[in-house]
Amino acid sequence: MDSKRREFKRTLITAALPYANGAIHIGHLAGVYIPADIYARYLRLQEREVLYVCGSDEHGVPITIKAQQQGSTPQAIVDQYHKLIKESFEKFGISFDIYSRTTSEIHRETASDFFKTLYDKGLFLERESEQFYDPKSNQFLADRYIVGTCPRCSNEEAYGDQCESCGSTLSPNELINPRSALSGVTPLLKSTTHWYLPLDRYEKWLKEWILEDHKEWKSNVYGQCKSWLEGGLQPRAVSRDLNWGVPIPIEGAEGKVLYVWFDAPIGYISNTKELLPNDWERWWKDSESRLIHFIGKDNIVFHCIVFPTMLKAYGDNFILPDNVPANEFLNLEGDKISTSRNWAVWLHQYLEDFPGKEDVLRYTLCANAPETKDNDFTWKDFQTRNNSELVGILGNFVNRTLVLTHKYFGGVVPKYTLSDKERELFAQIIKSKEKIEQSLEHFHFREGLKEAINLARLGNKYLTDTQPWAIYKEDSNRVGTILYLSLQICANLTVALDPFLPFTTKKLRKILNIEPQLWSSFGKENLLPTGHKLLKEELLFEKIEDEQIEQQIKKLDQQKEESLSKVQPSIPPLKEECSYDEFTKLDLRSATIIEAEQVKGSDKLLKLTVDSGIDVRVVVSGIAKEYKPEELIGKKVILMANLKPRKIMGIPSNGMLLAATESSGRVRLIAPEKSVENGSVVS
RNA sequence: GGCGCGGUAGCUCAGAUGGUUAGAGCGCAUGAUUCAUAAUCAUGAGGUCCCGAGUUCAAUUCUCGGCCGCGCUACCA
Repeated sequence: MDSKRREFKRTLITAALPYANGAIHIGHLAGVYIPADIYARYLRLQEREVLYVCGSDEHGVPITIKAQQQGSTPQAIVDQYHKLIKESFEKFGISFDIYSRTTSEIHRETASDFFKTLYDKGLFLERESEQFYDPKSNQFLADRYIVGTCPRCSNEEAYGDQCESCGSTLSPNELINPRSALSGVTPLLKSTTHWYLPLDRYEKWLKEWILEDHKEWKSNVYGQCKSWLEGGLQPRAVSRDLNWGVPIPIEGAEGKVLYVWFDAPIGYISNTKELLPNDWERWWKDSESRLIHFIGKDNIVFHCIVFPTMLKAYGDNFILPDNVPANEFLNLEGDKISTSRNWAVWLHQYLEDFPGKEDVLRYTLCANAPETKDNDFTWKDFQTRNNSELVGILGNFVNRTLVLTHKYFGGVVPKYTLSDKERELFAQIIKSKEKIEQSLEHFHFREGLKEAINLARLGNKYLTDTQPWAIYKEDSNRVGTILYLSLQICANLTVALDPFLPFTTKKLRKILNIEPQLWSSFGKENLLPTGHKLLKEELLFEKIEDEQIEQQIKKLDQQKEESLSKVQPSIPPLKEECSYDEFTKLDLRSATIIEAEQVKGSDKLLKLTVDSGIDVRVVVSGIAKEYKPEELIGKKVILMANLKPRKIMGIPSNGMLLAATESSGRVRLIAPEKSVENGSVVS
């Protein structure tokens, strides 16, 4: 693999574009931005040509919804979050070469050109479909913009894609009494034209490119791609009816914009372009450039299948990703990180709560990064890693070396004579360097960090073994050698840790009074020559006390409670008044279930045969999670008998069983209190 | 339901193209030490490598089936 890697002259690193409707939390950092940053810093130290590109993803429906909810505009929302995200990344030392945004003019041009080129090549499919349209505000409605009554739990505020009350995934045409979230009027079905990227036509090529040529990709990434490719790809719409985004650049496409999944990855290109207007093509179109996408596991399909297909379709020598080291997810205190439940540690808040401790979080998140499986972040672990590893191992080693040097040699690097023990130690430093390189080249960042910290462990052991404080009176020359060597370890640490803990290495370099070193200096015996003057020692890290940790945990609980109390009113409000005549339209009958079986290929559906007194009929009901088929047989229920029949999963369903749904989504069938004969009218 | 990834010491995680005693850090116990932010160093205890079957001289590792966690995806009057 190394021989392959040497063919590349430069590396273009991208980190997933954060969506500009929220802040950055520790899950984003551990999964994407920290690993990518370590990689970028490492390559720069090696003087390899590298670019680290990112920016805010600012289009799409959720942003327009957020704007509407807050009585604001999409532009104001993205301006606000772009600023917040960009600033917190900067303060945290994420070393992007550029952090731009998809609302930039250059992005609009680039994305527009991308669409136009594929369009002119005749690569898109054009399809017409029926979608909800708001006649009053004159626009098509995204699923999220349609509100109505949830068919499952009767929540009147369910969205067209999901009911937040019972959690069901919906499609807009399932909603009872759909209405436009914009104007409140009932939307009409109207036909509209969209363009589709025919992924299916690229299937054969993708299979070869990924399944044959990229067997070295991480197992989670490779497996996910394989799953998609073997399941068969479908054409995917690249346009949407929306007024926020990059307009479709052809005639007759007014009111249509690029679908955000098509738009966003082009941001990698346009941001490179913005940074290097005359030179960007070298990074994207030269076979000697290497493209690496850092993402989370939810993004695998877009970066491994969809975006590469776009690049391939565009042609013009665009390179494809050489690797996509996707990480798994980070949990927080045993629970999934969730923006809507506000269960998260937000970067901008951390920076306020722990000033000067950027590296403590960088360290903890890297040491516990979800590289192979979901991991858990706990504040207790954060405290322990800080106190026992950063303070106890690393900070302490540097401190004891400096204190001793000041005590015995006035803060000047002493003379030395190397014995076998010291030579052995240097050999170990070289070995450690090689291990770190191996780890980082293969995206094993936690292993690399551990190896770097092991250098400090090595130093601590050396000091304890040789005990300079005990032998100074008898043999000050020997003590000089010991401290010379310990100081060289400190200096080597400034290089080894530089990709991981940039704030700390800067501070350490200041104390050691040296300039930043390149990776090639790592392993040298004389980074600090005899006679070099050191500054006074200064603690690299301080202990984190229990109170601070308790405070953070308390803060989390408060956040959670606050967001819960906002969601609380899940008892659906009273519906509008209904006349007796309207009610009597419903033909409700008592009935008995005589047969029940699970619908094949469905989790939630039961196929029930009921005796309604009038006839025996089949009803499909979404209660399989609550009831087992055998316990239902013989049960008395209430049937809505004159409901228009409908096919569900291919099975005709004639009517509906009445059931009550709790706010948790739990369903209970309604039954007569005492046995009644089938067919009795319910009113 | 389909597909994918994972399930290894009290905790957080490495690892093994199948082969003597399965690893690290933290935590715990014992000892050494005092230069250092009561930090450090050494030693030790602690494991049916999720469960079951199969292949094999040999399985924690391979195959199949199951259970659990997570993700993608379908359906859900």
